[in-house]
Amino acid sequence: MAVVQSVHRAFAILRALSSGPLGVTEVSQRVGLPKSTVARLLAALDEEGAVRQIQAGGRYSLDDGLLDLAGETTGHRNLLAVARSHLLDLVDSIGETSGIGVREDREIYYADHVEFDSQVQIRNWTGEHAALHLVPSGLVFLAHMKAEDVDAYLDEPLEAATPQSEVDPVKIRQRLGQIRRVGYSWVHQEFAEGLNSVAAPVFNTRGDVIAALHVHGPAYRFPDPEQTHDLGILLVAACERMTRQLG
Amino acid sequence: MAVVQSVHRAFAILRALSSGPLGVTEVSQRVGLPKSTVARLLAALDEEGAVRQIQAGGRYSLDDGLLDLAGETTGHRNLLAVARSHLLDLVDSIGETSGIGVREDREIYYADHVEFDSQVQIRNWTGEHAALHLVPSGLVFLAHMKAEDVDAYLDEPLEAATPQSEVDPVKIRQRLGQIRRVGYSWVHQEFAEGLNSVAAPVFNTRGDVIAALHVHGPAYRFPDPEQTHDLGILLVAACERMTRQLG
DNA sequence: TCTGAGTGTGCCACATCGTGGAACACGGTT
DNA sequence: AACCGTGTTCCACGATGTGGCACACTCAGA
Repeated sequence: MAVVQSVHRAFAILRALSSGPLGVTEVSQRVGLPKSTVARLLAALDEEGAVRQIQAGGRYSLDDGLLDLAGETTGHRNLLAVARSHLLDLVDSIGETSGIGVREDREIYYADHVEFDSQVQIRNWTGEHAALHLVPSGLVFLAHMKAEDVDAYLDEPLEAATPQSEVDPVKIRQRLGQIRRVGYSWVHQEFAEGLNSVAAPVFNTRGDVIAALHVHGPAYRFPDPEQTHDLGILLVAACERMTRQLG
Repeated sequence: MAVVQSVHRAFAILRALSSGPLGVTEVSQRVGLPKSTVARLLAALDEEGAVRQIQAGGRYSLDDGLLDLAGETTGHRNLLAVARSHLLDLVDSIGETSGIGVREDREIYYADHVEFDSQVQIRNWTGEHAALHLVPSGLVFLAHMKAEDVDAYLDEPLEAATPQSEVDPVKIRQRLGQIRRVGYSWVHQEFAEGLNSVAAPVFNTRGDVIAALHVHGPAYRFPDPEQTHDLGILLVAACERMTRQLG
């Protein structure tokens, strides 16, 4: 497939400017394009907020538009970088695969994970989405959501994923109350047959839930029924440490 | 001037992806373009490292390419943000315009300034360049540069800017030794007639000079000859505080 | 296993859009 | 006033980007 020449040229100009402000003629010389071509591409980048002219008729520099675009990526990467060590700790202490999810509207998006045992195949969820009510990370978000937002979520039809899926709004509300009390959330084979999972919330300095860490494993060995509370507390503790680190 | 449609389309796609990973069809729907057009633009952005496909035949997300471009901007802005309060302090304590310069090859680039007195017109140097040997910020960089890099700089022809400009490499070397001893650098009307300036270095954690703060004023009132040392120490102290803040 | 749906990919005729040479306006210097 | 070098604008032209369409692939359901 032919590539889009103008996009490559625009990026060449952005790279030239990443070393500092330059005039049209200077950029033209560095990227090997006629001045009128460079001027037109700079005008387009200016409209997108990626560059700005320092003064009328003068040099151009990179502007905040790129930061605005990259900002989501930066914040996201910082979150994942911080989470990594906590996910590793959870794998070490619990002995099952761990992961981190963030909310995207009515779904959890699994952003990263640390595997425990690649000999026994556990599906890699990173990159996947799941409806909030079907997974413990999602329930954790719902449990700390504004009442009106919870109402809005539960007013929409809730699909089941397995015969065990809980889709009754009344029972879900009760469940959310319990999650708020104990601090963690368990889901047993409600999202996928043979899969159990526990999650807890990571807060920001304002008290909003920004992510959830979870551990999941095959139902035949996870969890030991005598350990569900202790495992939940391990998740809560890991999330509290991560919350403090981010604060 | 007609704008470059492809560049605007590429940015529309990047904005769509800033909310999270999306497939070609999803991006197509959000930006209102045919799938083949979106696919081709995504391929171009992929080649630039701005986006990446999460898995073969799957969804796209923003990638580090934007961060790499914006990174220079971020680092630069952090430096200027930190510098601001120190420049304000210098203006308060010295009563002349202050500024910050960073090195670009053989030149100082004046990145920001804080004005003291806009009633008396002092030229705004922000956005300008000056040869290292002509200004105190540049001499500060030279003073802390590797000997071989100083040799390379002094081996090139040195232009004068005023009759007072020092361009004799032997005398410049002597001067650099003195700057290292006292920690600051004075320049009297060597860059511009009627303009005097003093600068000191800001270091990073490795001991490299990353910026220089300076104060400049009109020669008729700045500096008081009895105060040149004390003023230099003020610059050094401000730079030491900034160095600690950045560490 | 087969079928259908929806995805991302690749092809190609077409014409729109991006190109780049040239002229212009402007500011600074001599 | 003349010159130089800058950024800006115009426009003829054809190369490139477009978008419709077919295809390959994957997944879910029967």
